Amino acid sequence: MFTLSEENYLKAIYHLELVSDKGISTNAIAEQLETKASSVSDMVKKLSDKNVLVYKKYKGVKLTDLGKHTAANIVRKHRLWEVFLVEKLNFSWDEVHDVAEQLEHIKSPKLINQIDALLGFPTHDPHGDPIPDKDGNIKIIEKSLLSTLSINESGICVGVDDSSSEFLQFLDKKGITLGHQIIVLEKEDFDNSLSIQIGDRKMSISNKIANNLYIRKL
Amino acid sequence: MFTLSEENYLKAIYHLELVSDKGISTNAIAEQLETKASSVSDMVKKLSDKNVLVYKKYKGVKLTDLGKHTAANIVRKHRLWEVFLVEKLNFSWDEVHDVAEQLEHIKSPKLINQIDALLGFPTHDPHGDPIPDKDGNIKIIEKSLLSTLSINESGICVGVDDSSSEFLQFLDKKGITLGHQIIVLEKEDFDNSLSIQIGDRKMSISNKIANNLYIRKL
DNA sequence: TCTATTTTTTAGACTTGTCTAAAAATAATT
DNA sequence: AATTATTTTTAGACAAGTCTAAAAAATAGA
Repeated sequence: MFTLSEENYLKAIYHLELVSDKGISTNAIAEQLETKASSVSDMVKKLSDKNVLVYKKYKGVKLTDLGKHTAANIVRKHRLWEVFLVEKLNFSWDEVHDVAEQLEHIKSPKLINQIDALLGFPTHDPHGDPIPDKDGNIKIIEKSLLSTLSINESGICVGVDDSSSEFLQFLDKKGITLGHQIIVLEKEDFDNSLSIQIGDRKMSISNKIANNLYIRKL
Repeated sequence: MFTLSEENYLKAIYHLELVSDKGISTNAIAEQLETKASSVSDMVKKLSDKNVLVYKKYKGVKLTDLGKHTAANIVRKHRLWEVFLVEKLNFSWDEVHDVAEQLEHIKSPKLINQIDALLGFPTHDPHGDPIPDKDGNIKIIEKSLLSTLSINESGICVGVDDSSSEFLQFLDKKGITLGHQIIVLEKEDFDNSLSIQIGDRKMSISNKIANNLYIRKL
């Protein structure tokens, strides 16, 4: 069994490995967890003793299969709880993260399996992120940042990169929702802003927004 | 805000105050929490500093209004989660305690209010214990131990004293469920066992059982 | 290659919550 | 009332997790 702190380290390293594939550095972990490198050094030794990661001094860490499995399970719980909060308890997608951050540490296999069933075995959370299955596997769908589409290309809005409440609330205000189709009408060289059509509405969005919206191309 | 440990102390003291009404002794708290009196002494000082209880050395403790309110809120969360687990996730009443023990510490007023609404604002948990309202008030219903009923008295089964899974599973096996009407047919002087009628079934139950079942007399 | 910079680790300290053992206060008994 | 027994508190220690400051290793630059 793992402590709350250990679980948070595992989750952080898991997320870092999804992007970087080589050994995860002490500093990277410290930054992710908003803690100090010295604390990371200490914790990484403990986790190594528990066989969830391999640690060689000055060489960064790598999760073992056990570590990946454990971390994926925490992520699974986090995302299932997010779906639950939105679908069953009328939370909006910008309110769920902090609560899910607490709920993901609840230890009860039956609980999470029943939540999963109650929700009809969802595959993605409210932000479009995939939910690992019981074995820790995730189905990766091919997605591109909206900013990478060319003129006249279109796709379905499937996720966000930044899931801060500010950004999510901004999308709500603009009426941009996961599942909507988006067509790129024009790209402005000057500031890299885009003209897009979403449903029957046309609007202009900044490059910053386009860099944080994931699209599945059609 | 309170730590997990502080919340557990508050809950324990709250429960003890419901039975004893005078200052709660260090030893009583230690026993309730399965810890040592010295640990209780330490913690009680911290809680006193946080104004949730009044502590005078060697004189035991008493919750302040803030303390009662805080504790009642934890109990409220515990019991609402129990109802949720039974009503929405097909847990049986002997499985809910340990999970609720974790869930009660989740900090999100919106979460618990939505759970409350989803459940239709229940007033009692699956074991018949009352759920405190948002202000910490509980509606006490008049209940008696089955063992105190006389022959030919009857009542509705409304709660259990011992809510260990062994006892609850025993009741399941016997088909004794909250809400059922029970009539006392006979009392055996020899071993204090009872003959009862529950629905159209007659059965004999031991004194130990009768001492753990609460009845609202009719 | 040799210094300078950055990264990582170690050493020592602090907090929270716990424990054991001993001291102090209270309660019980003769 | 004096002594014994019990309860409670204090003192000191320990583990987990964190921090700062200093040392060691790795990396980068000249």
